[in-house]
Amino acid sequence: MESHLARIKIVQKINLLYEQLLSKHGNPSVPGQWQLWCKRPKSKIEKEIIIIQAILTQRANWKNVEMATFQLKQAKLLNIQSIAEAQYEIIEQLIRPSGFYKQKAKTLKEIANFFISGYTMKKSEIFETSLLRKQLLSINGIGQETADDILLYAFERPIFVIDEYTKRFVRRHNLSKQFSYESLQKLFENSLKKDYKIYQDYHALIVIEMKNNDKNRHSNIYP
DNA sequence: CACCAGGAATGTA
DNA sequence: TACATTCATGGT
Repeated sequence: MESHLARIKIVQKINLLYEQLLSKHGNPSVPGQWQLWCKRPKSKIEKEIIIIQAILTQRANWKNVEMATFQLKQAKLLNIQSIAEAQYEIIEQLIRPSGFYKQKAKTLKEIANFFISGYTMKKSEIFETSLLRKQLLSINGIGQETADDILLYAFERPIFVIDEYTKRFVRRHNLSKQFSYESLQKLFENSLKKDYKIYQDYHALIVIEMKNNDKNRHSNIYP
């Protein structure tokens, strides 16, 4: 049981940390890894690429995700329609650099079929966020983080993404004692203005910051 | 050569 | 609920 005052202080801290990260690293929508994901507004094809990359990036180094993305693009399969039509084996070989290629190929096919069979990208736009999330989660190979990546970055819904970097960020700044996905998601969503633009940039900045922290960890006491 | 990277599903206790 | 294991590649 934490006091009301303690909660207010955490809220302020989370907002302050955002400002600090922003001034330290700048806006993530400029050149760099997050250029596409944080771009606003996005075209239809850009949203499709993000959906594809959200699958590819599962437990994978981003460099390898870029390699897989590049190969899909070369094969003209970097879009939902083409993936729905392509054979598993073709996709498997193209995305191989991102690892877990058999599982990811199946997931890509499933989500591609989901978005073209009755649920076009356009129709998805009017779906209730919680309903869309449930439908994404029902697809094999899509868990909470990937579903939320898609909701936040492709469909621009105000859903905060929780990943390993975010958990370490919370631990590092002592923002919570609970680390379940739901509790951390509530922590950020209840502390910030409900604005998908802030959620997008904040999550990107956390990843940038924590990666940066990894690089020069020599006098680091954090996990 | 060992270990890790922007997870998820499944099984166990 | 909380862990352990499996899936698999390319980097360091």
